[in-house]
Amino acid sequence: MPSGDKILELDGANMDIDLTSGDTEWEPGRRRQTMLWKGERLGLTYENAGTKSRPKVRVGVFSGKKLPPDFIDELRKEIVWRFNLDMDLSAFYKDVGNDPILKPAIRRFYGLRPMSPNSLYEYLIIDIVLQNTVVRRSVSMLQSLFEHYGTLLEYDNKRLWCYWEPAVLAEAGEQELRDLKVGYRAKSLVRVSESFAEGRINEFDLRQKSAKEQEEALLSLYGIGPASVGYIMFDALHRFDYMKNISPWEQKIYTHIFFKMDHEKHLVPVSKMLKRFERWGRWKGLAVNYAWENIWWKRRNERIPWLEKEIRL
DNA sequence: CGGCAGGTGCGGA
DNA sequence: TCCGCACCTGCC
Repeated sequence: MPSGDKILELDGANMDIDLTSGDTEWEPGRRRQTMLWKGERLGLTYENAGTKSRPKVRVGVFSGKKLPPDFIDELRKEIVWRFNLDMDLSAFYKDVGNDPILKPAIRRFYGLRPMSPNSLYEYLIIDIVLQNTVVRRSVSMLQSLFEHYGTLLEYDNKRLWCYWEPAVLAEAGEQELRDLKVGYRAKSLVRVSESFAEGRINEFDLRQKSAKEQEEALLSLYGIGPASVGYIMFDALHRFDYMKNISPWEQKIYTHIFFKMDHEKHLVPVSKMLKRFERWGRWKGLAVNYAWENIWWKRRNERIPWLEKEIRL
């Protein structure tokens, strides 16, 4: 099938921060991704099995044991949620699709939707290792956690790590984690894991709550602040109108993308940015995301000097 | 070597 | 509410 006919590239991770670590691997037309679901460690493969007009994803499930039909059915529903496959983007395209900034991005990323292949707990772990460091070290920290607490699965001729249950990190304790060079993040990792292990936060309950309640619950977790909440609200809870925090490095990039200015000459204030984004109303988070992905995609083919300076790997 | 990084909690104004 | 500051570690 010609690649131009695909609606889903299935390259999962964002173009910018690719925290590709032990649990997933991509090759053209095929993504492998492990999943810890209802206590089972699964090896999944995702393949494009449709067309632009009739999109379809085929998922292969590898497991050490025979899985009953109702397990598979629940798994299917979970995958549909995580990848946000039921989302209807037509209203978004109709409402803001003629915006000159968004038009080329929508053409390029037609069908793209906020999603996360991970559970909420796993996403929080990723957020914590991303904090206040460079991507290289985040990857190294996550890899180290996999090697000490994860399970190595072999399926489909590959070996990939699978996440651990929250209780495992909760019981590991702060010092043991510090020894893995995660630094002061050890405390956050333990405390967030405890919150899940003790049932004080539950992903499935949280999905049913209002955006405000979700935000409060997430912020109450130790080590989770406005930046992490922003990513989770968007990717994991599919609140694509949530847009509160703009970090300094995002502010620099937005200054170029949305205001066509050099941030070194004039850094546009966050308040002004938020006001500008209001033009996209309930679509603002999604609109910003499309433009964001677009600039990273462009970087693959052409040099963007102002952007290069902002990248730390 | 010091400085600093795709943040956050904390204490004090 | 809004600041300034400390914080593991590793790389520049």
